[in-house]
Amino acid sequence: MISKQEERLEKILSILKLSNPATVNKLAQLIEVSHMTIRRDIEILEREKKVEVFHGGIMLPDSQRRENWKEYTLADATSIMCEEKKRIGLKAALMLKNNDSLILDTGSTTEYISQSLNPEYSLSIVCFTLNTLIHVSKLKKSKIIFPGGYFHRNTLMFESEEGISILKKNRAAIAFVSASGISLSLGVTCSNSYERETKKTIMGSSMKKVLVADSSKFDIVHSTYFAELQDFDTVITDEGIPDKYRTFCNNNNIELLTV
Amino acid sequence: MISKQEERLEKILSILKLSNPATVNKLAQLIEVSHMTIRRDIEILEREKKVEVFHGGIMLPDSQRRENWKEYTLADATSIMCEEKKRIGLKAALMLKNNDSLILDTGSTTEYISQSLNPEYSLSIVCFTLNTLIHVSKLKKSKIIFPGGYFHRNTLMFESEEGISILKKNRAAIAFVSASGISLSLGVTCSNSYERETKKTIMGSSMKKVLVADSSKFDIVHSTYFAELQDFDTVITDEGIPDKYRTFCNNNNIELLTV
DNA sequence: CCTAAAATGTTATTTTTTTAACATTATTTT
DNA sequence: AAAATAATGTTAAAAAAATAACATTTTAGG
Repeated sequence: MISKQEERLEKILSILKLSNPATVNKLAQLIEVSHMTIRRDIEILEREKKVEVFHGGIMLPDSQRRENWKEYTLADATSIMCEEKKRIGLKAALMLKNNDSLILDTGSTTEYISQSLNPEYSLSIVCFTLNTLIHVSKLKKSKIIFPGGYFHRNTLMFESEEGISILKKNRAAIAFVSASGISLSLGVTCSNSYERETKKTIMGSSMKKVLVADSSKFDIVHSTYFAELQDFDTVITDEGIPDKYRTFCNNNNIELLTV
Repeated sequence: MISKQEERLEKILSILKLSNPATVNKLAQLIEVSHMTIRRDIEILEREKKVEVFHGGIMLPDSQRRENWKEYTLADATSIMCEEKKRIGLKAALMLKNNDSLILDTGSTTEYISQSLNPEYSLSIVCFTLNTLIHVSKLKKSKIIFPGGYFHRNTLMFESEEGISILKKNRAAIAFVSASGISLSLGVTCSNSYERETKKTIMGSSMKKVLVADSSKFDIVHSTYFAELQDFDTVITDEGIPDKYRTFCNNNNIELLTV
């Protein structure tokens, strides 16, 4: 059971998030209670350090107010293999030429690709995660296709049956596919089962299939299998991969690019 | 040569950076001039949009603190009817209670709704524009459904056949619908034909249909017709609407909320 | 259903801020 | 240096907000 007062306190905070600071009278009008009620509510919020009060109004303290850009990105400068991922992303982006069509998979490496795309090109881009969308949406000359669906907060990915059928309708010259595990014997894997269908679909919709993964993913197996290594035409990774993968790529006609 | 006034303006800004907001009297004391001098300085800073003034003090505007999220937003503090839209958005958000399901249409007004949603609530949110997605994706307790498709840069909207069928599968308690024109004789209209199908669908998928539009949209007609005014249960707008719409809402049992 | 307590609203008073008009002090121009 | 102008200060009145005291409504418990 949530009291009316608690409800008001929430409302006050959400109003403040939108327009900070706010006057007592404005709050009273919006919430449709008397200014005294607001004042008494504010007293509580002030004691809890949720707001700061001054003559003329109240506001959120600095700590509550910061916009958090990090919320929709996986590519964190402090994350592991960050420099390698950046280089891989750039190498991938440089494979493209004007008027190319591409599909971007999930993950932080593909986010670096999306950051490195040439804004002067007219690309046709299919992606389905928020972190890549943020970047590609700024490419004014490119066409964006985003098969939507249900949001998965851990990967920032959207996925649905209908999204899959949009993917099936849109072919691309290149698909950049990520993986969280790569093994010669157990194939290419990812962590979330909901990714499987999407990954298989984009591999079926694209001419050239490029695996982008830093060397920490090699000799690792995760739960969800979605492809064999030889299903890819190209692998972009960093110098740190075991030699057997170099040999394997050579023998299987897979282009191996290390950056 | 730097004038005394310019020096004070700098001082005011640097004081604000340290403690935001500040009262006029505090500034006057610190800078050791009369409160009138500070007031006149503030007038200049306000015209230059360097500070925001309110009864009781001044503060740095949000724009000075917020990161570069402007690229994927339609809600611009300098846009027309901005204050009205904010109030409308807030009023709309306050209609919701915990565990509600809602659909957010395109536009800047709905963006203000998305900004005002209570992060403590577990909502089920359907939206299809990037500007609203940016905000709702931060609501950790809410479920997000984003029917994707082809990106329309002018409205930041995604739209496709498959998106429509996701919309049809997802019902909501409330749909917040925007419009660019509202007329008694010619109905409710929007500017882009690709919006029509989506708007009609969300109106068909929701129990309560709420039209959100500031008063500048009334007595205006745009190219694409998608509903009659009486198709809505509630209209949220500002005080500036013509009286005939008040009468019409009264006679047709439409709840009219002016903020 | 009634009563006591709590919550909210109303009103008048006090305090603070804002505004405006004019006085004073600085600065520039001639 | 005097006059003109601009900048700043002073003061009083107006407006807005805060406070306090009390009235009313709502809620919880018996």
